[in-house]
Amino acid sequence: MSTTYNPKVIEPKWQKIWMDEKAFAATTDYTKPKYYALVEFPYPSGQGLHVGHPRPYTALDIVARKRRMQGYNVLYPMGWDAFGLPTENYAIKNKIHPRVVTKNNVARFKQQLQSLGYSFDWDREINTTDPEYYHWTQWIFLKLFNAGLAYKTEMPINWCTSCKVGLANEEVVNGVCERCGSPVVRRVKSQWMLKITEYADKLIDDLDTVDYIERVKVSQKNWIGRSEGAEVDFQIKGKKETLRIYTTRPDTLFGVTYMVLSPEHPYLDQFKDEITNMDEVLAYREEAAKKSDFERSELAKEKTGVEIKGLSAVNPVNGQEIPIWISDYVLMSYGTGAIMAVPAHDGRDWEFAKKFGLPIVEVVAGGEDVQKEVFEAKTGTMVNSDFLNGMDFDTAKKTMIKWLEEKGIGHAKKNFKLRDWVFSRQRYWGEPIPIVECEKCGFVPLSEKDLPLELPEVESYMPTDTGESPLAAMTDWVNTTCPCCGGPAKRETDTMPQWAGSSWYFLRYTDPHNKEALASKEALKYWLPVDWYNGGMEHTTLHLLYSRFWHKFLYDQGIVPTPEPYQKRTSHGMILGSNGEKMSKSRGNVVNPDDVVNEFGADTLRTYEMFIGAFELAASWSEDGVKGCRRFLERVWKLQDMLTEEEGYSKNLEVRMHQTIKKVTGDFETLKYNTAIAAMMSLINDFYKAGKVTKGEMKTFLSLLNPVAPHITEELWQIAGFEGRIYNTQWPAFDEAKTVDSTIKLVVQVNGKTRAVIDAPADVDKDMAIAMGREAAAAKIKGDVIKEIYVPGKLVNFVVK
RNA sequence: GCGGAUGUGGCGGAAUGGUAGACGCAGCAGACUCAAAAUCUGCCGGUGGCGACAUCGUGAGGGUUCGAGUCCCUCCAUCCGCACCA
Repeated sequence: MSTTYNPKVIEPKWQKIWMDEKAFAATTDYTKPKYYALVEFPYPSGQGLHVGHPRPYTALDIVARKRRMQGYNVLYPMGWDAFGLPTENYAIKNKIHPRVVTKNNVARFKQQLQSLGYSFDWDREINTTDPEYYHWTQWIFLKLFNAGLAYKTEMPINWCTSCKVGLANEEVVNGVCERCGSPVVRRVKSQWMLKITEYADKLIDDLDTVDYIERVKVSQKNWIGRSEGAEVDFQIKGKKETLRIYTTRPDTLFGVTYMVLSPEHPYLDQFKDEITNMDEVLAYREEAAKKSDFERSELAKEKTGVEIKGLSAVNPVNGQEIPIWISDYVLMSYGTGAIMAVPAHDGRDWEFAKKFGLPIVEVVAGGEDVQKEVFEAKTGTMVNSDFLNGMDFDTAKKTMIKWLEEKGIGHAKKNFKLRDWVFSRQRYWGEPIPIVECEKCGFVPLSEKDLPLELPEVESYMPTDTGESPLAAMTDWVNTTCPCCGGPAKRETDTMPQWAGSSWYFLRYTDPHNKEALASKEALKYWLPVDWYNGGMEHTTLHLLYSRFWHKFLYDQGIVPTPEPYQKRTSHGMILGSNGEKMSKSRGNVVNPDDVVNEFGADTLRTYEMFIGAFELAASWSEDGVKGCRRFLERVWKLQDMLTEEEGYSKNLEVRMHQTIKKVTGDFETLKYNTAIAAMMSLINDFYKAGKVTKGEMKTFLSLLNPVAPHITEELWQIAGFEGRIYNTQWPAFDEAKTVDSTIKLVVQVNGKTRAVIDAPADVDKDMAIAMGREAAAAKIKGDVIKEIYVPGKLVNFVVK
């Protein structure tokens, strides 16, 4: 009789054995086929691990373990994305150095992850706050700077009033700070910027070369927001200056009835002497300036604006004089800050024209009356448009662009919603930016040999209301000499944002202890690209986009061998509380993974999180569900009492065995962990019905389950006296021919309704099936059979009139 | 407004256009037990019928098909992004 299943004993036992045997170390034998599986490294927060973490980690642990059993050299690493605000805030509040806070949090996280039995290669653990690591973060920054992709500029930034720090656009959500929820205001500050816009085209186009789930591709494309149109110069009447606008609809130029400038457009000042209602215009501009961008769009249900009197424009296609307005529905930050308005074919222009009684001229036929309803579709035929008349959208657009280019008054132009990346943070706990400002030489990069530029010890990490980083108070550190001329210079006191360290961490894992380079050429060539990267949807337009950008830059610099970092990207759904709401302390629905491991064991937690539902969808926690998985593992445990001496599979279970291997093998690849586990539950029910399990069945079953529940399967493998360790046995093979039963269930339908299910030989032919079906459903076939449908091996359907 | 997703028993969820509800949870019954728990076995969408069975049933309404949860059209609801991007 078996002992009790006791995960508290067997789980630590096997974790220690794996560690001692270096079971999951990726080797440097670059002749073996490789597999690089990656999950997003966590931010080691003070709260410790959340039950959300194990979902993706277990999913790719399954893939990694399976790949090892299939003979691959697998890299499945883990590390810490440890710079960041919460640590700094905690340090300020409790007067503990952020380094110490980080060290403690990392220790806790690591212990928690290890208690879950992940097959991470801990020899390759990295930490973004380690100077040996950020040495190379800074090195990449220097490369970016030297390539002209990092620049400092005065610009209005999103300033979080509580964190006292500048935020990237991506970090502002609904006008408040993504992290703390405090209001975000505009502040003009000199900021380091990275020219991610330089890579906008490639970041979109190369999505076609990678295997990302569709919604990730779609959101990246939308975020980058490429649009293709034209810039057109409109003459200002009676002046030599022209007004440049951007439009995606140059085909509708004949329908322009007015122009609109953004309230911040420089022409307002430039032509202030000509504008006869300047008071009104300035008042409007002031009103607009008061609103934040957020309010401006939020409150913009009703269009507002003021006509600029004394100034007008000339439509280059027909010489018509048209009025110029200002309105805050035109943004200075996009295109040229000025638009041509075509109210007949643009919803916003239409609303504006209706409100202010401006003319609406139809130039694309195909809609309803444009005086009553806007027609925006890119279908229909051009009318009222001189040389464009009769053309469709595409032809008209091309023809017009060509015409504009020939006349020298316009040209094709692409625009993006994507903005450059604000790369400065006025904070202590981040990577120092390795730049000094010299009175004579301007911004001078440190030389590579002076890296890493270590974060100095400061007395206070308190951010300041002036917007200076706490580093600014460290005059000894700030005052330095210029690497270029040797004269007096000041160090940059802003630090990098949290996204810096995570933009390249997957490269470091390939060669984490290299002191000469961020990683060796050989390691990069062998391991890249990452074969499978799983992470949260919330990182789609932040981390994922940033890291693709850095990688593409490094590729152009000849540092990495692939144009894309990740071959495949998937995303997991959130784990919600048992009430279906997001877990949070205030809702009181938080589940601590440590408690689950304590009460049920790591294998149960792993199994449950994989069984909980479709991997990509959110799922609610259920204590009863956890118990069910524990019960399943108890049944697995007791298989040892049913084990016979027979090798191979029992005759009656042979097909089931092959079917299950096929199902599990396939489902582990397609994120369908829940159905894979269901198949294994079914199989174990069959063993119980049979009252026994053969050695062959046991070996296969344990091997299939091992990636999900590694401890119990390893223990049972040992108890059964099977050779070696299960982690390095071979993944079970199936024989396609043996996945098919010798008899089939033949469905007999009459008019599409199932009337009988009969056993038939698997190789039943059409005539035989029809004959059998007729007999089985004879009572239901009332009338003439006008048609017989036969689906081989599946069903017969009699169509009766 | 635009984009993406989701909608199936009491619950979580399964179903290459071919028996809807696999697997699990909860529930019910039986076995074991002095008893309970645990475990094992069986039942488990609604309605009607003792029953074989009949009939309805995958958010709503149409359509295609011998056959639709699945494909097409029109809606509705919920969730998540983006949001005056010209």
